Amino acid sequence: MVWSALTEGFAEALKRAGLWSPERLARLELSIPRDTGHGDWTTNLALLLARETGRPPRAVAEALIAAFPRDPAQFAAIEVAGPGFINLRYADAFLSGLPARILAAGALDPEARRGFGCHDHARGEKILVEYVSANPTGPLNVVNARAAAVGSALVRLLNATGHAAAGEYYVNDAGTQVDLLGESVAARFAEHLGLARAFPENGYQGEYLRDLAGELDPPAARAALGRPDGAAWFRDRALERMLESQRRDLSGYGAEYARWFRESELHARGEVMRTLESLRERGMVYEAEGATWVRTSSFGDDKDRVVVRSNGAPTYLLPDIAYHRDKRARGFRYAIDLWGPDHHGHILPLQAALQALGLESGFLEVLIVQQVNLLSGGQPVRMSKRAGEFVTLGDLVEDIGADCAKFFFLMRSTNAHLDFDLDLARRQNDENPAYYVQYAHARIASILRYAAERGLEPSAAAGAEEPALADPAELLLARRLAAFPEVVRGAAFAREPHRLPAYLLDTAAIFHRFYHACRVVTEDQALSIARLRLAEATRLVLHNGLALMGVSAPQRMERAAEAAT
RNA sequence: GCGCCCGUAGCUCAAUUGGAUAGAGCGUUAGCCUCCGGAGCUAAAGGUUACAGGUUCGAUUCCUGUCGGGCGCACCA
Repeated sequence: MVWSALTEGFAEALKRAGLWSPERLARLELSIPRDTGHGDWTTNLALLLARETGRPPRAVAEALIAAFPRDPAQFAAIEVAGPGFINLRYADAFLSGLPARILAAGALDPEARRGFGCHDHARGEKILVEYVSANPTGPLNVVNARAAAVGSALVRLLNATGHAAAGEYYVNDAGTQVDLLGESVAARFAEHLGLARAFPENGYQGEYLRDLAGELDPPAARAALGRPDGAAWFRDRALERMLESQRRDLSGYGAEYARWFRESELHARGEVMRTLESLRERGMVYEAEGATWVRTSSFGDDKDRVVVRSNGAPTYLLPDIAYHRDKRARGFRYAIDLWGPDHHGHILPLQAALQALGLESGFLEVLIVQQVNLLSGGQPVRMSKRAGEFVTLGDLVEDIGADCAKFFFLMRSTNAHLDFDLDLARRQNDENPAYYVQYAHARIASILRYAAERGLEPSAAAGAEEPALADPAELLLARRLAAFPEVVRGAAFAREPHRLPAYLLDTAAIFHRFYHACRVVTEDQALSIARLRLAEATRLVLHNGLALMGVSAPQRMERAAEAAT
């Protein structure tokens, strides 16, 4: 395919130059130079290889260029520059034909790996993305909302680049947390009846449990209250209801999961103990101070970790190891976990334990989804109507809408703290970046409607009488569109979805400039159709990028200028 | 005390596994609609990348130290 020609081209060039290895191709980094004088694409590949091979960088660059299967119709120039950069410049004729090719590739469907922006380089490699995985003890909060936006975008990005990626939610339904949940609900139900029952120490205080207790079947709940093991009844009911509500929130937010994996299942199948045995067989556990320890310090951890306490109960670590062992056993080549900021201390122990178990050292990648500070009027926002103690995902969606929330979360790199300006997000008629991109899409749709009323349609194939793109604004826009597949590839490879909104904001800005510089629908029919096709290709790229983010691409947007105060 | 994340324009953040002259948005200032959506465009101003060293062709990026902010440091999850 034409748009993957760059990557394919360098793969071929490496082979012909006798420098081939898959690792080297993976390190290929194509970037758009800041200075347009340096061309449309640049890569430092020769500089990287020079260090490895001990050859002069410019000589490596010359060798790669000589070996590059160059199509003169695509690239007008491929040159060495500076210390050894390879700069490539598109031929204008290639850019003129680009919109038609984009339209032919069509709308993006990550699952089917179809549409402009998709690749199949990963050849169906299986990756599991586990995200959110909040304890089923309360409503989802804003960090969960951020993780949901990032996780679901990653799944789409990975699928679009040829992986077989699946989203998964790990349900912690087996620990002391859910027992405490059961006790808390039982106490709330007793309170509801006016009965005395001690509220558990460290129990869950949120208002939502009062609501939940009020919805239980009174006779059954009353009976359970009288039984010594009654808390288990409340636990199971509460668990299902919390899960149902989390599922509803996430589904409405566009975060779909291939599977909800229950920790209790691991215990029931005996996987937890089997994992311990497996570690023992490998000589990776030992007894000390009455407890059982795993030798994580042999794999980079700063100390060994307890997996079975002196009272015989496993720590959280053991089921976690068993869970990731199960992921590998299911055939996933990589596991990407999105964790909250308070769990970063667990990365090393778990990765080390998995190596102790014999898994590949790079199997588990953990991305920390950093803290979110909601700001309104310059002040931190904390209160929630429903939960009484924190802002929930539902509150946020109700306030600013799912599209806007996802766009804001995806704009920032995942592991950086985020100050979320609610005032800016609430503005629907001002300089809200989420609307800027959607507006560009709606504006193009409007232009196409206007043209259609005059009998003008951007046919997929260019007519012979149509002029080539010539205006600088047209060529700049076409160059930008050509970059999209590479942006998708880079964002997936680096696990950095925030490159998508950055690209889309830039593309929208360039489109707006084109719009002001070049009138699309004019008396000149051939020119109008050429520009309509460029506009439609832009619309498709915006649509595909937004689709990867899980954000809608509206055909129309309400004029909201009147709503301004 | 130890570990991890962060420190970039007045504010919020980019800068593609080390790349060429550090960029956007907001805010500020000055302009642009008889014309395809003004939720738009053009321009100006704004920087010793917290600080001090080091590594190299090249450092916002990597290493060491200092300062500041956040989060962890359990036989809790």
